Formats: sequence, C-alpha cells, structure tokens
Amino acid sequence: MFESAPQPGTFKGRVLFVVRKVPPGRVATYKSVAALAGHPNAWRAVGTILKHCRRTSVPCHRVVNSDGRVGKYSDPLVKRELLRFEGVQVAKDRIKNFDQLRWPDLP
DNA sequence: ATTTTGACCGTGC
DNA sequence: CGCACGGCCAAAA
Repeated sequence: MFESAPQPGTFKGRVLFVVRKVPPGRVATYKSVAALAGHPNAWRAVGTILKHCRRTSVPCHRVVNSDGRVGKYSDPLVKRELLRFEGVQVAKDRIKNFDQLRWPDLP
C-alpha cells in the first residue's frame, strides 16, 4: 500500500526522486529524467521503471516524450485528463507550448 | 545466467 | 504526416 521511499544509490530510486520534483503544470521528458538521475542514456529504462510505479507516490503523468507527444500510460485518457487538470493543454496527443512547459527549463 | 520486450530517442526516407 | 532501423538500459520471461 505505502510505497517505500526512493532508495538513493539505485537508479530506480533516483528516477523516482527526480520525477517527484516535477512541479504541477510542468512536464519532463524521459530523457531529461534519465539525465538528472545520472544515466543520460537510460531513457528507455526510465519508461520501464515508471511503468512499475503506480500512481500516488510519484506524478508519473508529468513525464512525456521528447517530441512533445503525451506518451503511454496505464490509461492514456487519464493521463491527458490529469495534465489538463493541472493546466497543461493537450491536443491530438501533443502538448501545447511544450518548450515553455518543460522542466527543467530549457537553456 | 541468457534472451526478449518495452510508458523511449534520433535519424533517414 | 507516416514508417523503418539502430541504439541504449532495466525488468520480465
């Protein structure tokens, strides 16, 4: 029921820690999360990890694809709704103003 | 332990 | 816009 706290030292733990920091109304990419977690090329693994992560502990709905598409979810419809509820506008599986909503901020 | 799969990314046609 | 390939990492088979 209660998820264990992110274990620092494991890649998984750092990934969850990073995703937790994503502010509401903003979105992060799998690639960025991987980079912040210390493995710049492990974006694919990030997807695998977030899949295991069920709602409630981590806002995994704020992690999207690099090209601005919303990406998969246990229930894609729910993901769009959650984002929309936080003020993120989505049209055709695409995030509007993607570069501006990205977190961390684009250089 | 080895092989396959996948909530991905980038390039190319 | 669409589709095909290659690449990388962790989890599942």
